[in-house]
Amino acid sequence: MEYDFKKIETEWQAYWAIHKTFAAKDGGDKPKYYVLDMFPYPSGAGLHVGHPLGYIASDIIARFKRHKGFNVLHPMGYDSFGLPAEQYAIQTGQHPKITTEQNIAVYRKQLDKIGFSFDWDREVRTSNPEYYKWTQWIFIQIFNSWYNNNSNKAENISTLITEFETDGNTKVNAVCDENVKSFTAAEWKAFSEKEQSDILMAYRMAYLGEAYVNWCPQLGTVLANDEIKDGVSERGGYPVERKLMKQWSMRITAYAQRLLDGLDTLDWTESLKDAQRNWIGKSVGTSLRFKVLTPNPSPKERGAEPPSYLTGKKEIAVDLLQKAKANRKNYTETEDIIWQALRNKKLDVKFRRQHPIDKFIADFVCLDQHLIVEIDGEYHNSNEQQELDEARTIVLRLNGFNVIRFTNNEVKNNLDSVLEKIKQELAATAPSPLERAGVRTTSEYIEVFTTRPDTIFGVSFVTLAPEHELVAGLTTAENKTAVEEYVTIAKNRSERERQADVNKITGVFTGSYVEHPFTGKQIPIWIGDYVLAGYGTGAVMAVPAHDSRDYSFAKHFGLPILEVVQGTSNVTLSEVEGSYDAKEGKLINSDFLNGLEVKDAMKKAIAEIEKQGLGKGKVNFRLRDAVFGRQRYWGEPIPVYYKNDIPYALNESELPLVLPEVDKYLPTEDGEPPLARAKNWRYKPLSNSPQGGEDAKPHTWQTAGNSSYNFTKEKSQELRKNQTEAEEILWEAIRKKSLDVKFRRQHVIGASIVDFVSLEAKLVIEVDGKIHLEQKDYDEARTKELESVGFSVIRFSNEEILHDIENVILKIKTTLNAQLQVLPHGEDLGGASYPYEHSTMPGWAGSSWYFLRYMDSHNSTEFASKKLTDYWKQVDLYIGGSEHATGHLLYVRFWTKILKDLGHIAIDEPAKKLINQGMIQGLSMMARTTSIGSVTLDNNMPSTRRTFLLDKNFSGKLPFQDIEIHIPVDYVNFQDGKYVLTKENLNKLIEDHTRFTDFQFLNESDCEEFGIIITEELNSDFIQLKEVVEKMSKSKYNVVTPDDIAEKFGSDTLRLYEMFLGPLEQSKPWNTNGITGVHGFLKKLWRLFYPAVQSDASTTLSNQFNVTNDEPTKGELKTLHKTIKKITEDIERFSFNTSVSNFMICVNELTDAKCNKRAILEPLLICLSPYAPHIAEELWKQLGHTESISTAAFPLFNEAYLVDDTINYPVSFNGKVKFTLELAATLSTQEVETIVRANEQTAKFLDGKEPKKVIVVHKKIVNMVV
RNA sequence: GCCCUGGUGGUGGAAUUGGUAGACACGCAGGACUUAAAAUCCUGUGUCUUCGCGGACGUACGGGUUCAAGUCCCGUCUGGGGUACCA
Repeated sequence: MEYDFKKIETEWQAYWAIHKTFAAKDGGDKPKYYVLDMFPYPSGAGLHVGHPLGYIASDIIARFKRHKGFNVLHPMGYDSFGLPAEQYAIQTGQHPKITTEQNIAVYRKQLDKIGFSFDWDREVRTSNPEYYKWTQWIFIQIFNSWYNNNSNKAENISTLITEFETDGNTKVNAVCDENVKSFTAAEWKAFSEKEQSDILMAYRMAYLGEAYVNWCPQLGTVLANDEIKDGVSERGGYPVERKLMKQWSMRITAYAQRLLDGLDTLDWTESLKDAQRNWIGKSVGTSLRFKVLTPNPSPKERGAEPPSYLTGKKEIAVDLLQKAKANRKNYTETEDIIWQALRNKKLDVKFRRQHPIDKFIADFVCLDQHLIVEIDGEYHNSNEQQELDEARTIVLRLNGFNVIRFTNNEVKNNLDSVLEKIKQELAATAPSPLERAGVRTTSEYIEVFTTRPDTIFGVSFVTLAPEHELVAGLTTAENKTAVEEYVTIAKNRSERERQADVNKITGVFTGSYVEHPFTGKQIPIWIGDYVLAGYGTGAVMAVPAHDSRDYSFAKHFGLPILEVVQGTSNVTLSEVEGSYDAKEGKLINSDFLNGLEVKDAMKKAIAEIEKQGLGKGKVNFRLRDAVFGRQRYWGEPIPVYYKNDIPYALNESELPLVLPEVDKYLPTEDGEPPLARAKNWRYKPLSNSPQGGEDAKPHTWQTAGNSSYNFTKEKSQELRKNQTEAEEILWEAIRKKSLDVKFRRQHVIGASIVDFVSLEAKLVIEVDGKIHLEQKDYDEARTKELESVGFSVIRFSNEEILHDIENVILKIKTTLNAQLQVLPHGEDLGGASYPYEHSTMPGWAGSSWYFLRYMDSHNSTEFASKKLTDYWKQVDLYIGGSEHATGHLLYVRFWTKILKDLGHIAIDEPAKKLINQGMIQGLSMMARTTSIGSVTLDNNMPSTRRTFLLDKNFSGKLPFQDIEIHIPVDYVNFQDGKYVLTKENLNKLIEDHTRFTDFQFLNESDCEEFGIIITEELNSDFIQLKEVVEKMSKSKYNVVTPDDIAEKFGSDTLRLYEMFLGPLEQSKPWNTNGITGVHGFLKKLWRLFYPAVQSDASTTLSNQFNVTNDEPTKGELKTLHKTIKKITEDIERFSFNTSVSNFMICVNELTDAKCNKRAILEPLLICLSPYAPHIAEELWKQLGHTESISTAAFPLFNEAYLVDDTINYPVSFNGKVKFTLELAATLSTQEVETIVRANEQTAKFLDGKEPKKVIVVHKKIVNMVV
C-alpha cells in the first residue's frame, strides 16, 4: 500500500471531530497546560501559508504536552469585529455580520484541513452578543472603578464616593485628571448630580474626556496610537489629524509602572519587552517652576507709542527701513564676521544689525542695553569721514546709546579681544535684567519637566507647546499676530506633516520672559511645536548646549547657547557642531554645581530645587491613556446612555446591548457615528416602574421594591442552577434557534420569577410542571400581574416540550412576531427614553480578555467562573506576531490587571511565556514587459495592445519603456535553478486571467516590426523571471494558500515543511522548492512499515505492512533514543526546524538498517505525532492500537543506549585538526595523552619536535601546542 | 537619532555550555532502473590548488583574549524590525 495522504488525512480529521479527541477537561488529576494562539481576524482573503505558521508550532506543543500527560487547553476563535468587514459593507451594503460569517466559514474549513488539535467546542467570536455581553460587562466594571494610589490598585468607585462623602477629595490619592478642583465633604453633598458625575468622571478608569486624539477623516473615526503607522492609519493607510474631541478613554496610564514592573516576571523575548518598555517610556526627572515676568507694557499701556524697537526717526522711518533692509543683504566680510560672533558667542543679549536709530542706520545695536557697535571700513580713515562719524556718535549718544567703534582690521585679526571689549562695555552699562525690562514679577508660573536638572544653569529660553494654556496670556501685543498665526498653523498640522518635517524648525517669540530661579536672569519664552502639549507639562526649559532639539531651535533663532557640562574629551562646544547630550562629564559655569559629575549634580540640583520649593522629583511616562471610542458600526456598542447629559452605565441584567440595525454604515449628515442612524434605538426605562419616568434609575424591569428585589434576584440565581429537564431542553432550544431576540431564564419580573422572558419583545414563557394542575388559579393571577406590567405570557406543559419541541419553538416564534409588531418602540413607549452612546468599542476590547472566555466559553451568567479561571490560571504559552507588541499585548495585560484588582480573577499577567512567530513573506515573480498600442474598453473592438514579455536578462534597446509586472506564482516553473514562465503556462495564464490577454513572448518578427534591437538570441520556449521578496497579497499574485500545498502534498507535509523552513521566530520568504524533501521523508517513513517486497514470481515490487516484534539491535536503539532525546530538547526550546532534521536523520538511519521492529517504530511514531499527526495516527492504528495516539505517553530516552564504547578523538596541532583517533571511552585523559603521543601520525605532525603543551579534553578533543 | 535583531556554501539553514564549521534539506553534476516520463535508489558537491595523495584558505570586515573563537571582548560596515521632536 502506498502512502495515500489524502485518504488518511480526511479520515483522521473526521475521527478527531467525531470523538472530540481534543476537548479539554475542566479539572482532573492531570496538570493543566494552556496553549494559546492569537485568534485571527477573519479577512475575506482567507488564510495564506504564513498564517498557520504559529498555529502549527502551538499545535505541536499542545500535542506534545498531551503526550506528556497534561490536560491541555488549546482553543481557537475569531476576532470578528473590525474595519474591513465594515468597509466592505459601506461599498456593497452587505451586513458585516454576513461578511464575517462567510469569512469565518472559509477560515474554519482551511484550519480544519491542517489537522489542528483545537478544542472547537470552546470557540469564541468577539462579535457574538453572547461574547460581547461580557466585553460590555467588563467595560462597566472598569467604568465603575478608580485607581487608588494608596492601595496601588483599581477599586470600585463606591469606595471613592464614600471617601468624598466623609472627607471630600482632599485626602484622596488617585490617578485622575489634572484639573480636578478640591472640595470638602459638605461641598460634595451640595453638588448637583451633573456636577458629581463630572467629578467622578475625572477619576473613573473608563472615562469620557476631552483630549487631542488621532482623527482619521477617511475612516471617520479616532484611532489609538498603536493603530497608526508612519503617520497614517494602519488599516487603509489614510492620513490622520490631531483633533480635540470628547472621547471614551481608558486610564491605562494608571498602570504604567505596574505594566513596566510586570515585564520582569514574564518569559517573553527581551526585544518584545523592550518594545513595551519604550512604549511606556518612563523617564525620571524633576518638575521645575519658572516665575513669569509681566510682559513689557504694550503700546496701548504706554499710550500708542510705537514698539520699542522702532527707534528710527518717524518722519523718515519708511526710507530708513528700506535702506536698512538693503544694507542687511549687502554686508561686508567684516560685518558678517562680527554678526555671526554676536549671534553665537552667548553674550546673553540680543543684537540687531543695520538697525535704524534716529536718522542713522547703526551697524549693530543692542536695544536692551543701549549699546551700538560700529565697524569702520577703509574710507573712515579720511578726516572728512572721521568728522562725520563723530557727529553721528553724538546724535546716537543723545538717543541714549553708548557707541563703540572697531576697525576692519581689529575684527579680522583679533575678534576675541573685540568681543571681550563689547562684553566689558555691556557689563558697565547694563541695568539689572529685571530693571531693564521695567518688570514686575507676577504670581504666574510656567512649570516644566526635565530629566536634566543638572543643566539648570544652561537654560537660555523656555519653550511652550502651541496648545499650552498660558500662550495667550503671555503673548505681548506686538507679538500677538505672529503668535496667533503660528498657533493656528501648528494646531492644524496633521501627524503626517509633523513627522515629515521633523527637521523643519518652527517657532515664535511670545515677548514675555521668565525669571531664572537661581540667577534671576530674564529668560525669553518661546513657542515651538517641537514641544508636545500632551507630554510632561507641555513646556520645556531649553538647554541648547546639551539637548539636540533645543540646540537646533537656538541655532535657528539665534538664541544663546550656554555650555554647562564639560565632556570627557575636553572639546568645548564652540569648537564642534551640535550639542553635547551625554550624561557624563563635569559641570561648569554652574554656580553651586561647578565641578560636580553629572550624576551628583542631578542629585544636588534636585535637592536645591526641592529646598527652595521650586519643584520636585517626578516621573513621567510616555504612555497615554487609550482612546476607547470608535465612530464606527462594526464593534461592541458602549453600554452607556445619557440622561440630562449625564452618562450612565447599563445595568448588568440589561446586557448585552445589542448592535442595532442601520440603513447605511456611514456617519449621519451631522457627522454622528453610524449608530445614530438606528431607529428607535434608545434606552427605555419601564414606564410603570415605581422609579420610572424622569427619575428612573437604570433598573428597568423590576416592579417590586428593592428589598424584595434583592431576595428574588438571589432566588433566581439559585433556580438557574436547578433546572428541570423540560426547562433545560427549552432553554437549549431557545438559544440554538436564534430567535433574534434575547431570552433570559429565571428572571425577576416584579415580585415573580418567570421561567423565560424576552425583555425586548415583552414576552414571558412559562413551563408548567405537574404541580401547576393544582395551582391554576395562582398561575392565572400571576399571568394577569405580568400582563399588567406590559408582558404577554405563553405557557407550555412539560409534555409538550419533551415530545414536540419543534412545535413549541414554532409557537414561540409566531407569538414573538406578533408581539414585536404591536410593541411600541422608543419614545412611543409612553415613558421617557434616553439616547445611547453612539460610539463603539475599538478592536482591542474583545481581544483583551478572550483568553479568559476560552476557560468557560458557554457561561451565560458570568464572563467566566471563578472556579475555572482559578483552574486554568495563566496562559502557559502564547504564540503570535510581534506586530501586537504595543497594542494588543499591552491592553490584554492592562485588562488582566484591572480584573485582578477588582477581584474577578487571581492572575495579574495573561501569559507567562510568549513567542513571536516570524512573518512569512511572499516570493513574487517579476517579468519585464514592454507594451505597444492601447486597450479599448469597447468589447466589440479588439484590443490593439500587445504586451511583450521579456527575459529577466533581456538586453537590448526597446522603443517603449519596460515595466515590471507580477506573474501569478502558480504559473511559474522552477527549472535549472531558475524561475521561468514557459510558453505553455503563458497560454494557460492568458486563458485564465483576462488581465494577461494581450501578453506574448517577443519574437524576431516583432523586433523587426517595432524596431526592438536585441543583442542576444531570443528564447521562444520560456522567459526567466526575477524574484522579489515582499508581503503576500492578492494584488502581487504571490499568495500561496495552505490548501494548495495540502492538496499536492498533504497536511502533514505542510506542517513539517513550515517548521523545517527555519527558526520559528525568524521572518522568511515562502519558497516551495524544498517541500519535496519533507514529503519524501514521510514516504520513506511509510516504507519502514510498508517495505518493498518481491511479490510472487513477478519482478514488480509491492508494499506490504510488515512490522516485526524482533528485539532491536543496539544500533537501532541508539538511533531511537538519540532521536527521542533531541526531539524532546528541541520541542522544549521551540527549535522545530531542527526536530524535523532529526526525524530525517533517524528515518535515514533506520532505513539503512532496514529496521522494521515495533520496539523502535512505535515510540518513533509518538515522537512524530505532534508534527505529523495524521500519518502517526494511521500507522499507530496499523500497529494494532484502537485508541488515538494523541495521549500515548511520550517515550523517555534512556541514557544507557547513548553511551559509546569508543570516542573518536580529533587530534589537533595548534588548534588545527589533522586526524582522528578512535579510543576506548573508558580511558582517562592521562592514558589518552600517552596513546596520542605514541601515535605514529602524531610523530609525523610533530616532525621530531617535543610538544610544548598537550591539552586533552575528556571525550572531546586533543590539542597539541608545538 | 535611539532601541532591538541578524550577517555562515549556489539556496533554506545546523553547530544548546568556546572543542572536527557547513548537520538536514533543496539545487546542481554524474550514475542505476525505465521504450519514455514520473517515482525511487546510489555517488559527488564550501573555495582555491594538485593528475592524485595532499595542501592552503574559509562563518560581513579589522583587531584582541585563548591551547582552541561562527561562538567571548573592542571597533567598523551592512540587512531587517520597532520607535521618534517624550524634554
